[in-house]
Amino acid sequence: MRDASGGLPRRVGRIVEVEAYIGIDDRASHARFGRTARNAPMFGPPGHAYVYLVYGMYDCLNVVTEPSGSPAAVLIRGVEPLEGADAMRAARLALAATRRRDGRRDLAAERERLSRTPDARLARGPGLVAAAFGLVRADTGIDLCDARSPIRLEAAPAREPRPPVAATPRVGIGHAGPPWTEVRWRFLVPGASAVSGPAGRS
DNA sequence: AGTTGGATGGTCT
DNA sequence: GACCATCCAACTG
Repeated sequence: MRDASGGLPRRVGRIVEVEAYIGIDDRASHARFGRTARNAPMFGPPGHAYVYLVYGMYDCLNVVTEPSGSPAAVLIRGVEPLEGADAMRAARLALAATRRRDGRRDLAAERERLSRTPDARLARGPGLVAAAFGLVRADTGIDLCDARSPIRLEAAPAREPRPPVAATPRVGIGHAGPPWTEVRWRFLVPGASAVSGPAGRS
């Protein structure tokens, strides 16, 4: 994943954790209610961004994955920074600045905390992925496969060996009930430092 | 290392 | 009016 915001430095990261949400029958998916104003992008063309707000606080980035009419998306849950870690810190700080409601939040303290946050934790977890790359709901619709887009997906360098991938149940969807809570549609690179969850569980 | 609770607002019944 | 595809601080062991 790579951004191309006019001002350097660019931000580049390696996706190490994702979750799949497929079809109208998937009771964990936003598409479970059929097509609505919010989830309409999931019914759109593949390769585009679907960014939504969870828990009133955090935006999350999805990549639409199936042809138009067939709702599916992959949630990006963990990204290992390769370039521009400081730009990611800056993006997270900027977001915190927009959020301080009544000055309770001390921005200097947040800046200090971010400076002590290791690179590998800057985009660990879906809310942090969007924050680190400065993505918000308004970015929904961006073509992530177009090289001219401000943020895009790239294939890993051909020279790199393909890492092992583990499959586990998805996170935070207890409400969906079986079999959706059991199906192993969370995919991660075991041992990668930007995998989310307690102790980066696999 | 694991658990708990608060922040916060859009979406859907 | 309930329910979240979350994160973090502040605990406990």
